[in-house]
Parts: sequence; structure tokens; C-alpha cells
Amino acid sequence: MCTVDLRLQILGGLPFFAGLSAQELQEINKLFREQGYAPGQPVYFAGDQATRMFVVAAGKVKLIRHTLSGKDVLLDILTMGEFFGSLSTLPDDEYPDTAVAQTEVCALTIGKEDFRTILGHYPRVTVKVLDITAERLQAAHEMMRQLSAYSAERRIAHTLLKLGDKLGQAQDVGLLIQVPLSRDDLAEMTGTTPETASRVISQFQKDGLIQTGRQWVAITGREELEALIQDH
Amino acid sequence: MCTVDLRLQILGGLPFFAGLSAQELQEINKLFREQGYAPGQPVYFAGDQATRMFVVAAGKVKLIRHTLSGKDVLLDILTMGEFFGSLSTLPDDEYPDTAVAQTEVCALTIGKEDFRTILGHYPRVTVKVLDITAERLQAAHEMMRQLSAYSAERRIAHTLLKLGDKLGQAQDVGLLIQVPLSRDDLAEMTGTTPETASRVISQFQKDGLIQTGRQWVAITGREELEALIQDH
DNA sequence: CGCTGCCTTGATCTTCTTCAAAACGTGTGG
DNA sequence: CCACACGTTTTGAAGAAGATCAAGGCAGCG
Repeated sequence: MCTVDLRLQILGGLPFFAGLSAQELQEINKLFREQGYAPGQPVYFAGDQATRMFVVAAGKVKLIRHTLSGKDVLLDILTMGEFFGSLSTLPDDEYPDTAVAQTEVCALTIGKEDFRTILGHYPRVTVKVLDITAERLQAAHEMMRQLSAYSAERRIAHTLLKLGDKLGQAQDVGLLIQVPLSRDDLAEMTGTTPETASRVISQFQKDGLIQTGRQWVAITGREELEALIQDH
Repeated sequence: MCTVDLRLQILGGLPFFAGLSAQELQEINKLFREQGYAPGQPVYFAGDQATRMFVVAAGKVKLIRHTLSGKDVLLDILTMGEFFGSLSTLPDDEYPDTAVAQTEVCALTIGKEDFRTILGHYPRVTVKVLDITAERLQAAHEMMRQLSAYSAERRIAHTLLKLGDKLGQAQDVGLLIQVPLSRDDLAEMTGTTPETASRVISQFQKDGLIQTGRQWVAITGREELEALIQDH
């Protein structure tokens, strides 16, 4: 599913391996294993022994955190070149959240000891990983603000724009979000219920801001959505 | 306010400088400046040019993220030995949140270029900083889950326990939270309003789980609070 | 004292959840 | 090719949780 060429290309394209020589990449490549997942198939579960770090080579992976009451929270959707899993060098025991393939996925994976070795070997890689982690922390803080202070409508508008930026693809319908995005997913991303998500989405569609169907959404009125977030 | 001895002691006690020799610490110490703040005084504002990294030498600092509607979100309370500000080596432009001294504070600060130099010099320090950042990311994800799925009562119970663990001090009243903690602060930490925070707090007090007064809270029934988070 | 914040408490209102049912699409097997 | 069945989405109505508005109480401090 992942060709060898693709592997090297993916690894070389990773933000934190950028700048390494072809030979160094070859070395690093040897430490990675490759693994395929079908849509809906879990990569690992929250609570599993955390032993490996993953990189998305192709497809989309969602990170979910479960709650006791069964209401899950969708933390992030990861796409080509992004990493997840036991990224830090901590001897941390368990994955704090569950990773599920949302589409057909090819992932590269490395044991955390090996990853630690790489970090020790290439200090600049460590700095890059730190930068990315710091960025994600900022994004999480931003999300905390949203959940604390904004209405469901605004959170959904914001999430749609964020998804559009990250995963969007220009189409004649508008900016199509390239993920099989159900109302449940959207609800879990915005901290609300599928029903509320559906209502808001319907309203947006009536107002001509988006087009939507089963498992997909396309943004047609970017400016209006942005205005919705700003105002009042 | 900070003696030279204290400075070296603080720096040596930092998780990410642990393991460095006395001489290395001396070198690093030279790069730090020292700065005092009165309670309520801002260290920096969201949007300011992000140029420095800070370490709390003494006192408590709160990190706040503002919203347009004036409803702020309290992201974290930092205490002795913790860092904040422009920690990454990114040439990132602005602080994303505001830092305010909550008590009398002494902070050590370093320019981010100098910090980057240190990271380049001591790879193991970088790894440590990465570990801490990854931990904070996990904590932020946990907070996202709380805000999405839990009731105000549970969020407040959880926040009190967290604060107790981090800042608590055993007293005859119980586990006293060593911060001037107003209802506003608590509301901003839990994504609710001061009124709701007050009601929940009153209920907890009636049930004998805590004792409380003006600007302070003490935990007397740890087990019951923990049960409250788990149940249902 | 009396002022200024902080805290509490009550009543009302909005938002969102919950429960329920119907409509819609999609894929499947007859 | 049609019809059925399944999962998803939509819509409605009732209810709960929390926000908002407003007033009163309680401390510390000039």
C-alpha cells in the first residue's frame, strides 16, 4: 500500500525531518515499519500500552478521547505528514486517547525508544518536534477558549473554517472538506450533540453559507462564516 | 527580591536544567534577567511582541486568554519552577495569551534567541522541554474533554482537586489551596459564570466537602469530591 | 462609619440537550 | 430494476442546565 518511494518521500517531507540528508533519511527509514488500516479500524485504544509513534503517510486519522458517559470528544483529524501516538520520549505508560482510521490509511510507525535515539542523534529534529508540539498546545488552548465562551453556532462555524483550511479542496460547489464528515463527528469536535449540529448546519445551508449532504460539507460563503465568528 | 543564591537554586531545580553541572548553570544564569511583579500586575499582554521566556522563581502567575465578549478563560496557574511565555524557538510574533501576577512574583526571564542557543547547546534540555510541553498538551486535551462532556458541578470538583494537588497545603481546616482564588477565577477556569461557581461551591460546603471564604477554598472531603467526578 | 469589592441568593429567560419520530439516501438482494 | 432495510439526517416538542439580571449581605479598609 505504501511504496518504498512513498515512504522516503513522506519521511523527507515531514516537518521535523526536513533538512536531513538522503542518507540520514535512509537510516531513519529503516527504523520505521509500515501499516495499513481500513476505514473505521482503530490504530490503538486509549489505555493501551503506549509504545509507538505514528506518522500518517496517506489517508485521515481521527484522535478521540472517550468519556465515561459514552459521549466522545474528537480532538483532531490528522492528515498526510502528521504524527500522533507516543511522540514524547516519556516512558509514559498509556495512550491517553484512541486513534481511528477515518479513511483508508497507510501509517509509518516507529518504536518510541528508536524515536528517542533519533532525537538524541539529531538535536535539530528535537527542536522541530518541540515547535510542532508547542503549536498544538496553542491550538488546544484556543479550543478551550471556544468551548468556554462561544455558542454552539460559533464553534461550528469556526470548526468548519478550520477544517476547510486544513483539508479543503476547491470544487465547483465551493471549498469541499475532504473527509467523510458526519454530524456525529462535527458534534464531537464542537462539544455539542448531533441534533444541534444538524440544526446549525441546516440554518447555514438556508443562509447560503454552505452546501451539505450525507457525510460531507462544502463551504460556499467563507466571508459570511468568518463574520459570524467575529460579530457580537 | 530574588537573591543570587535563589536564582541558581531555582534554575538548578528546573525540570529541564536538572542534571547540568554547577558551572553550566552559572553560564546559563548569566543569560537570565530578573523581574518583580506586584499582585495583579501584568507580565505581558496577549498580542504583545513575543520575545522572552519566563520562569516563576517565587509566587503565582495566571495565564489568561481573552475573548471578544469580555469573558476570559483562565488557562493555567503557574508556580515556582514553571515556565511560560515564548518557550518555543519559533519566530512566533505574538503572545497568544496574557500573563498576570496573582501574588507577589519574582520571575527570571531570558530572550528567546538566548534560549534557542541553550537548546542547541544542550540537546537533553530540549528533550526535557519537549516532554513538559507534551504533558501540557495532554492536560489541555483533558480539559477539552471536561468542557465538552461534563457538567459545571463536575468540572468545578475536578478543578478543585487539581488545584489541591498542585498548590495545596495541609492545614487544620483541610487541604488549603494556596492561591487567592476568587469565584471569578474559578468560573474562568471551569468555563462557567461566577454565579454558577458560587452556587456549586455553596452546595459543596453544605455537603461538608470543602470549606470556603473570601478568596480561598480548602478541601475537607477529598474522597467525596473524587466520587462526584466518577459517578453517573 | 460608610465605602468598595466580593460573595450569595433568587427569579427569569435563553440555549442546548434529550427523547421521539419521520424523512431521506444508499446499498443490497430479490 | 425495483423494493426493502439500514444508517444517517432532519425536525419537533419537552425538559434541564446554566446564563443573565437584579438585589441584598458581608467582609475589609480608609
